[in-house]
Amino acid sequence: MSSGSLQSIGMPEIEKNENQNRYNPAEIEPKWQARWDADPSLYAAEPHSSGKPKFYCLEMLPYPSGQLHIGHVRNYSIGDALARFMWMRGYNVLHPMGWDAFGLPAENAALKNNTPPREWTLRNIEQMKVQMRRIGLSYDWAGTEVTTCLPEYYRWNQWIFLKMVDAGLAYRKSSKVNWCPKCATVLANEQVIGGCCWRHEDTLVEQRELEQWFLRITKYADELLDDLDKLPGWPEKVRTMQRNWIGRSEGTHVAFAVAGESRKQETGNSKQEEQKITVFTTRVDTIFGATSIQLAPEHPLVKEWVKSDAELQKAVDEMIAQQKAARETGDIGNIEKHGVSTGKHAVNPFNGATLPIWVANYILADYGTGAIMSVPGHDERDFEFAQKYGLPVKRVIAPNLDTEEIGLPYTGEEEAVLVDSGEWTGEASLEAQDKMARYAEEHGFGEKTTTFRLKDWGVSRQRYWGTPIPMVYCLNGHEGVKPGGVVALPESALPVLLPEKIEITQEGGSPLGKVPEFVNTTCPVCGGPARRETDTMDTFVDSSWYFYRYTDAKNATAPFDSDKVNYWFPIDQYIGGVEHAILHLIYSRFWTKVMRDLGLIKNDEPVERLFTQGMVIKDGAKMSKSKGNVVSPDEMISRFGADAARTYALFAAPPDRDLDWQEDGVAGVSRFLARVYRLTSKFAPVVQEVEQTSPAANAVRSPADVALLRTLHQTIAKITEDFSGRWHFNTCIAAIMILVNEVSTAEPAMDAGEVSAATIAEIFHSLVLLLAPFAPFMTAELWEQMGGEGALLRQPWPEADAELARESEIEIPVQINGKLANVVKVSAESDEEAIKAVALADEKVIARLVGKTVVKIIVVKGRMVNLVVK
RNA sequence: GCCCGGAUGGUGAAAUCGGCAGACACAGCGGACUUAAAAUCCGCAGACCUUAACCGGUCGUGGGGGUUCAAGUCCCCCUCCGGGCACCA
Repeated sequence: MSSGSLQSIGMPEIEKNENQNRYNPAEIEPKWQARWDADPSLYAAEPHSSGKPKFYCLEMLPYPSGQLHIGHVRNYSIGDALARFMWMRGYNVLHPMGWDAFGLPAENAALKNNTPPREWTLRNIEQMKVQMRRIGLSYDWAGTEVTTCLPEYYRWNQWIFLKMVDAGLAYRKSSKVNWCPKCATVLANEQVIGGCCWRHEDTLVEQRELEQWFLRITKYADELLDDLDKLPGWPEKVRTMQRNWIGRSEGTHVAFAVAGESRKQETGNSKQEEQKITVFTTRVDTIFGATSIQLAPEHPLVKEWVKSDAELQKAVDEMIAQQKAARETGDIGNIEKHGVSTGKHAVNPFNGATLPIWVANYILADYGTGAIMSVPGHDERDFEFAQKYGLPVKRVIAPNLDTEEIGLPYTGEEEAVLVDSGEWTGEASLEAQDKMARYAEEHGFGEKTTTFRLKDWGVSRQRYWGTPIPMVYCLNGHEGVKPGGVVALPESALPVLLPEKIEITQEGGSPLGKVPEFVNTTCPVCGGPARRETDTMDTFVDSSWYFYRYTDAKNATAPFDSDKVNYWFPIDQYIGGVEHAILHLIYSRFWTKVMRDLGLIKNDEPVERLFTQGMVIKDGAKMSKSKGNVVSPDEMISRFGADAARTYALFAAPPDRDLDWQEDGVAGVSRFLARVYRLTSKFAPVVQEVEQTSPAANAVRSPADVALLRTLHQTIAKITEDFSGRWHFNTCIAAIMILVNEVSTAEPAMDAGEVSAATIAEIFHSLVLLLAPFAPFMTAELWEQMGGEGALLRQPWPEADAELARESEIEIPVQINGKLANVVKVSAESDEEAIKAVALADEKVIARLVGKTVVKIIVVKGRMVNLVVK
């Protein structure tokens, strides 16, 4: 019995404490929530001069729908656990939160309830903030909160937009754009998912020709692609999706002259010029195999030719109509290839061959040049088309020169050579691509080129509830600006405020256009009458840089202070759903590069490490109102407490996997927390006593002490390691459960004084700290009960003592021919010989070896023994 | 069609480096406590065979093959489920 036993420090106190041991989250949680709310410095980041290493922990900001979703609870529980852990590890942590507060739902709500969008949104924010506080999330509200629909924020959208206009990165053009009839606005390409609106998964997007503002994201296409290699902390999946989205394709432009056609240049120059069709190909090495030219139905030349060819006009119109129909039934891409001959011909500049020109429905107008050379021998699609229309199929590539026959189409290129290709015959395919492109360049009919799938980002939205675009149209015009021409507002005119009084209707056209006080203004250059731009910005603009604003949320004279951004960036850990892999996450990367080139920041990339958590599902299906399987966080909290809901969200599955929400599971976690609470609360006076008297450190430890401390330190080591890499919080919590089960089993021994007070104190002290990132309310309460001072997240994280964690004796499985024969106990230090000896001396093993010959013995130190016998 | 995940007890899952498959929970079953129930505590629990019971045995990580003393883990082929892209020249 060691000197610091329970008796010696007073059992009566423990008895007295029993009635406090019942876990009651409904009492504890509001108590601590109120205390935390009263202390804005609790979660505040420290100044850069603190000397601590920084850690920027960020979760994706929510849209303020008014209701926190269980998926948010999961997302924020992950980030919160990490932030708290990092605080306890001594980091200066920035853990901000804000609101992605512009967007259509506010307008819809306005229509439905006759509530102004601003009022509706701000009320929702208050509601959700209450919910977030109830969950105990450690956000620095006072220091960081950003609400994107307030002019204090969106004026900087306008400010950056003006800088982009100056830099030629924002421009206005007329083009075909995606139109969602439900949103009654244009969408960017990234916001069209499978032909439907990202917000309305069952609403097909239409094509409309409109004049819109675009951001020149394509200028950064190469960098956005190449820098993906510099993001090892991002999931491979997200990087792959971005790579595919950017879709860089190296190829060649080749100009084919249209045979027998010539026209006068529109400039009035009398010089005759041939009509040309420029095609884009990645396989210029196959050009001797081209047997036709295929144009998209929307190709400019087709538009010209149909004017004098009624039959062609009809065929092309049908084609366009059919494409539209196919898009609407969702099987664009599967429609049968068909085409129509234009009756015209083009000349292959490499060999002078005359090729018929067709219009085909499988040629996309907005990719490449909208025209291709058709090589049926070496392209699946061209082959299919040629078969249907009896166009010749020519073989110009083969695995080697001697190949007699080869199935066509043959699309290999890495180990292929050219045949029947004039002077290039015999060249390796890849080399020929290079040489032939150079040949085309030298002879002025082609060039190497790179095509991207990525298109410029259309940011105009024909909606009210968004950032006004800070541009006007000067009605009379002035020097350098035509009447109605566009003029950028000066910085001093910012912010362009959204008018508050507005009638929202569902009719077409931008709602702002119906507010004369907003629309009518004066030209900042000539002072004449002007109209304001009435479209607003895509809400993805807001979320493209909000995390920079967090570092300096109240700055009234600049979007942020560059020093602050340079200190905090890049974001050390960003956590959110994978659904933003190519929306928010690509726009954010683009915005970062723009701001860097504007000299506002220094970093090339916003996010060092990205984590995409899995979905929360219920009964095997994604939660949705229509399925009636939606779990309400409020209900969970009122039934089990926030600590149980949070801990369950992390316990039920590793965070990257989908999580099946089971209420019985939450109840189970709640029981576990109650057990922890009862035990810890009961022994809290012991902890307090020990920590006040600080007894001799080198007290003698009983076997019970040693066993408990061993488990404790193994648990500390496991959790500490998991937090820094794997993030399998489910096994962390399981490890704490194992510890608690063992402590619980030892309770009679602790009561009987067989465990030293010092050990009891260490165990419960550490247990509370280990659980603090997961269950902040309960651990705060217990910390107080054991006389702890200050916030738990300012306490140092427990250190694992390898010496205490070490097992003295380990169990080694002994296999015979790979099958388990018995388990033997050996000292942890035993070498291979010693383990072998113990294994061979084991009775069960001996019994099984009767009549057999041991041919080989494999011993893996500390792990197992395998006897190979005959 | 292409690219990425995934498939382990009744359920969620664990096994981090090729070394005891199923940790930790949930649900279930049995018991203690209780007048009773709830709560709590203790115990059982992959399937099958054998046995009165113990003991013992066989099979087992979606399916089939392979490498290895040893495979949930590595290699090849296939099935199913989820996600992304999809006529991108």
